[in-house]
Amino acid sequence: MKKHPTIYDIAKKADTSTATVSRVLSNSDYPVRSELREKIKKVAKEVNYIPNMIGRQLKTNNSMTIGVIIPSITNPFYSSIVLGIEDIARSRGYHVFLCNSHRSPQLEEEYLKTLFEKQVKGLIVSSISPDKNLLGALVQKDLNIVAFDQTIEGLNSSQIHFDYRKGGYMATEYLIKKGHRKIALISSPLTRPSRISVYKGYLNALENYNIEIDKSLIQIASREYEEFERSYEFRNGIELTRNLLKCSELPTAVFVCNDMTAFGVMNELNKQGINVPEQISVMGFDNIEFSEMITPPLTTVQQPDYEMGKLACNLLLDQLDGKIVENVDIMLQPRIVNRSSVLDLESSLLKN
Amino acid sequence: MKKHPTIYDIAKKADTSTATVSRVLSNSDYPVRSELREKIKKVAKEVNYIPNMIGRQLKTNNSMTIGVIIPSITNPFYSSIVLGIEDIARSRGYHVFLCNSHRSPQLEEEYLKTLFEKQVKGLIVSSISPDKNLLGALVQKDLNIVAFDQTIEGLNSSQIHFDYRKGGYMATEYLIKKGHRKIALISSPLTRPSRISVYKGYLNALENYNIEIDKSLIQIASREYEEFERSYEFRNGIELTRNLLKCSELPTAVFVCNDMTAFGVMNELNKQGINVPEQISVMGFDNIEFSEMITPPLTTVQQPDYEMGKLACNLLLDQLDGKIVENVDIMLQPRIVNRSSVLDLESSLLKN
DNA sequence: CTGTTAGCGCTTTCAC
DNA sequence: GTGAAAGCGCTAACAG
Repeated sequence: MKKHPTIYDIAKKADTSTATVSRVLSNSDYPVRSELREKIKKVAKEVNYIPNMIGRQLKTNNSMTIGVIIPSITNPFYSSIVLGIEDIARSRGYHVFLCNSHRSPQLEEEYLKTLFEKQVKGLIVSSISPDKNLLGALVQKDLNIVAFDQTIEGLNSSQIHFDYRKGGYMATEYLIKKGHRKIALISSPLTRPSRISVYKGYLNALENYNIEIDKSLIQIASREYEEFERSYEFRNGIELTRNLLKCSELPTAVFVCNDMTAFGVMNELNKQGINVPEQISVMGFDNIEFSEMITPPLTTVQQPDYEMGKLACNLLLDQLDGKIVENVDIMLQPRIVNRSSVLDLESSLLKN
Repeated sequence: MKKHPTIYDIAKKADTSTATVSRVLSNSDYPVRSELREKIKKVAKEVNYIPNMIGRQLKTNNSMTIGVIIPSITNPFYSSIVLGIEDIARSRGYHVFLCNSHRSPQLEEEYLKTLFEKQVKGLIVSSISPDKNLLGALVQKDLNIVAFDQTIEGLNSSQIHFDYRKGGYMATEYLIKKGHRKIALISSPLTRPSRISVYKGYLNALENYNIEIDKSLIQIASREYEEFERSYEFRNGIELTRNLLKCSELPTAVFVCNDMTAFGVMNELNKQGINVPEQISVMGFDNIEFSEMITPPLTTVQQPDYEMGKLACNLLLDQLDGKIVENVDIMLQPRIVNRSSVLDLESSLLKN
């Protein structure tokens, strides 16, 4: 395994100094006689020179790499976000370290530490850790952070919020306007701000339209994710639907806290011979890519995942590049995606 | 923005040399008096020392990071693989650069170059580029490569193969054994070895069971992915199904080259009022996570994505760590996942 | 056991 | 315009 040529080798061959070689090969705008410039380029090509960025990095203290920490890339919501992040990073000359925390605070902490050791200057994080101390300490050091999904109060960082409450409200209101009054809620445990907000939105809408809240229609999972657990949400949807169907009075619609769980709901309804949307309507939340692929296509609330990733990354890199100095907080807005899993009770009554 | 403490600072404070500090802080097994060792550790903690891996890297020429190049993380098949890769990498002290090539040879090439510049010593690649020169050149240099999914003939690297032909054969045979004779094929264009193999498996099975090949039942997309295109496969499934249904004689079963496309097929069948599996059975390929979530759950051929990622990464790191010297080729085996999208014609005939 | 020292490959003063 | 030289933070001979 031969050593790779360095600027020193090139300097020797081109009869010049490493300084000059560096100047032309690193695209510096420093003046170099064009003749010499060409000669250096020629030699570099001849020896098949590939710059060693580690050298530059050590000198300039600028790694041109960022880190992304998410629960699991296997979740399509996060994979879209990561795609958005990576597309922007690449186009701006950065690389990204992908880190799956598996919802483990220990893993998250380990990543935080090792990424920092590797001189990552920026981080985009959906944090799961309840302990913000480490994150805070790193921010003090030299690290720019953009938080999304699970935003972090009191952290000195930019944040991309999503109006979960409004999303929950809009979804519920949508069902109400379609003539539904008995609207169930199926949700993952209320252990995170985002979920609590969606829940609040649901309650707010019911109140606002003077619909009495029926607790038997509210099914909230008691068991949280196990770390490393897969397809938890789908199974959650199945389980909670079973519970819901035990109620004496069935709802005409159910609002589900996310699309994956909604898949479980629809799956179980189907298994029990209940037609969606004819007998029970289903409303999702997230609008992951698969929502339009299932039967019937899922009516849901759009969370702009890919765009969110792009936004987060542009924000971070603007900070790293010094284009932005202050932190910014952005609140993204929900939007209803109208498909076929919700029945319009009003118009269907007219028909019958 | 204060400069971070270095081993030099620690050496000064602990009244010793950088060499000794390095020895204890980098967990070298070099003997250091335990008293001094403790003192150094204490000082390090006091000043909140975080090692700068770039320094180490430049010296040791070992970056402890690998690169992964895939078409798009948004495809659940790849996201499972990446999860497997990353889980292993982390557990063995490595980080991973995630690169989405969007099926663009230019992007792939750009990544190859920049990853190498960043001193990545290992790469796991699902290559799209028809030009293996660059990849080959890098292998000559100092780079270990593990190829999967799209394996690369004549490249000096380890490869993880999957027996696509056998998978195609097994799927078709499965349908035949369930009593199907008119078995359609819906496939993405035959522009890659993997797809051609699946196609061959289909043909082989039909031949083997003396079933005449009916060209009108074979629907192969003519249009290839556009770079950056999303949900191409789903739409492909819809389109090809429409074509298929124009045939005079309908098949009793259709074998689809991958699950995503199968979702499109089922979607369109449903739209046209054709029941799956009662009227037409559907057989997928890949077994992505969502296959079990749709209605009816998809019978399909399992490609062990997550395990494949783990395997690929362990292989690569074994090479990097010098545990393996020669290249290895591994052939993974398909397995049928029995769910509900295929009708057993034999037993259903008995019933009627 | 411990410290001195020479770099790893690169950029960047500073002097010419 | 160009080059000599220092040094980014770390490790690893080597000498003691």
